[in-house]
Amino acid sequence: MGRHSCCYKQKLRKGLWSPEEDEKLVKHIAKYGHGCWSSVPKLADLQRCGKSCRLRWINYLRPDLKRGTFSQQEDKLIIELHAAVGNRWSQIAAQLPGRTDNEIKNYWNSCIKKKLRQSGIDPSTHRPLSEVEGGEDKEAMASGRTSTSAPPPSHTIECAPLLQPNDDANDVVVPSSVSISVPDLRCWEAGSSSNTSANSANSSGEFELQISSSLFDSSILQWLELFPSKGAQFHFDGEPEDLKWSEYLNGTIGSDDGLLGEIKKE
DNA sequence: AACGAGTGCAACCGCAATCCA
DNA sequence: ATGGATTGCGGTTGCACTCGT
Repeated sequence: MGRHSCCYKQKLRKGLWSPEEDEKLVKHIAKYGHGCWSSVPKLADLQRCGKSCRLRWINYLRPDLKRGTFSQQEDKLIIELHAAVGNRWSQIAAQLPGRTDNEIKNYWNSCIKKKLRQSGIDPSTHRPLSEVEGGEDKEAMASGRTSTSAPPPSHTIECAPLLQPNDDANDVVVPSSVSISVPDLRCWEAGSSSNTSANSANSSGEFELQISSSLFDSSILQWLELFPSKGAQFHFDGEPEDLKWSEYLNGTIGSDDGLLGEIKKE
């Protein structure tokens, strides 16, 4: 646990990477792959810890990185995903090809927060500032990582243009709407929403989430996984279908027996 | 030109999760 | 089952740059 042991070793460089170091790392990974990160510095002749090498590769040197400014489409998607999952930057980055969690986190903190505030929206809760003024520490509430008991403040999403059905699922009959009732989530806020797909707590305290069909690809399952409940009920076009996350997330995703398969049977 | 405040970004830190002997 | 090693993640820091005075 804790800090990687290699970081205690002497003579390890810290701070900005030099072009020479970058070149060594790129050449090494191009030739051998990263394999075990802890062995990379030694094999690549770098005075860095493996953790530092990994970070440098993931956030800066990876060839598939899309650098440059974020598009409006990306902005919108980041905001929507943040509303759904909170500060789970890696989850958000997974939906934005070529972007890293670090990049999105920095962009959120430096630009999007400001934009939302200027638009009168609280960036933590995604609700009008007038509604949240004088409330508790919204920043802390938005922290998804350390607060499994304090889920994201809003869970409403709308159609995200980047999330299209997979090509290999073209023959799938997708229901026009899917809602999910998740038990034991009374602590989750079920407030009103300005978005099109509202979520609300029903009389039994279950949490219902409406998902637009345009979001219905395998990527949606990644954030469905975020729900802590072990059991939930799906409603395809209003018809109930009992399923458990665990059944889904243990190999049935994308298979004919999985969710898409279930839908296909309709 | 000099200085300080503000800003953006790369990198570090510390923790939790996971792997594996 | 256990504990050390390793990976992954989100929060935070520090530095370089820009801009206004």
